[in-house]
Amino acid sequence: MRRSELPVNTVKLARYLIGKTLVHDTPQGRLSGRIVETEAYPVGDAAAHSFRGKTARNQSMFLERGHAYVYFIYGNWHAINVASERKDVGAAVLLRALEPLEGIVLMQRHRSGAREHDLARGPGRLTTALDIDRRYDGVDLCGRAPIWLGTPVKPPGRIGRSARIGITKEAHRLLRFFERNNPCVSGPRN
DNA sequence: AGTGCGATTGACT
DNA sequence: GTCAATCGCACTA
Repeated sequence: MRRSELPVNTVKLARYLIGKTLVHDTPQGRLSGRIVETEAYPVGDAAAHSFRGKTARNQSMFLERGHAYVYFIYGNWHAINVASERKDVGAAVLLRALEPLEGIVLMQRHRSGAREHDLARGPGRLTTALDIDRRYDGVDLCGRAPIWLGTPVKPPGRIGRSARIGITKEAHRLLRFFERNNPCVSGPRN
């Protein structure tokens, strides 16, 4: 997906990414899925990692939109975000869930045989299924990295909007987007 | 140098 | 539905 197609606005990008694909070409084969759940972490949001400025950990949030910000959380898992504004502006969209498309058998190997709709349902599960970690922090998802954003295989259904999951600051803001009634979505689905 | 907590998950009741 | 594990990071001193 070309960078020029991506809205230069964090909340719009979060909505825009629903229905697009995330692809990882590994030596064992291609892993891909439809993005069915996202969350926006815009400029000025106290829940965003970038809120207190750039650090070694969050510097990828300050790259041009379309770059990956991958971080490690709860001592066990990774989460992948898409930087969402112009260079030097810190904001991102968290990818929370995928509907698996290609490489399902390989994903099941990464996820100890979970059922298909559970393979990438949740940010930690998504990165485990697609074998994504800090190696990919800062890569360009609109470039030639083995991970990239692809065009939709089918148009998204109705898109729902809600409060974000698992945060305490700015908890009232409706910055979570999801494809309604899709079983691969974590948390509320309508 | 020490501390508190988090954009979660899987095991268990 | 409930709950503990787990450790990197940012903040305080």
